[in-house]
Amino acid sequence: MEGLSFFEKVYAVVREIPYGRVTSYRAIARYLGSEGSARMVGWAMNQSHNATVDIPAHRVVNRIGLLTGKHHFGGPQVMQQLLENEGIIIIGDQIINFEERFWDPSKEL
DNA sequence: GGTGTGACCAGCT
DNA sequence: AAGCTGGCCACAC
Repeated sequence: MEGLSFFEKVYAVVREIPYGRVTSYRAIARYLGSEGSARMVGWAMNQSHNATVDIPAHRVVNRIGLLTGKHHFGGPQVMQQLLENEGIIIIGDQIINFEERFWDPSKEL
C-alpha cells in the first residue's frame, strides 16, 4: 500500500469486497485512516471508470445501504441489476438485510 | 497555493 | 417529513 495515492488505495480495497457483499463509503474511508473522507471515496468511484482495472463500484453504497450512486453507472437500473445478480435484494434503492450483507474492511481485512 | 468539486454525513429547520 | 447547511478532505487545474 506504500506509494499509492488515496484513489489507488480506495480501488485496492473495493476490489477486495467479496462477491455478494457490500460496504459503505465511510467504512472504506475509516479503513484508510481518514474517516472524514467519505466524500473522497465517492469521488474516487466517480473517476473509477477510467481506472486500468475493473472496480466493482456497485458494491459500495452509503451508510444505510441506499444506492445513491446508481446514476453514475450506465443507467439508473444498472447498479441494482449488478447487485441482484449477486443475490442481493433491493427495494426502492434500499438493500434488504443490509447489516447481514455489510462487509467492513477494518474488521475483515 | 487558492479554488472548485463531489456516488457523504449529521444536525438543524 | 423533506430539504437545507456546514464540515469534511484528496484531487485536478
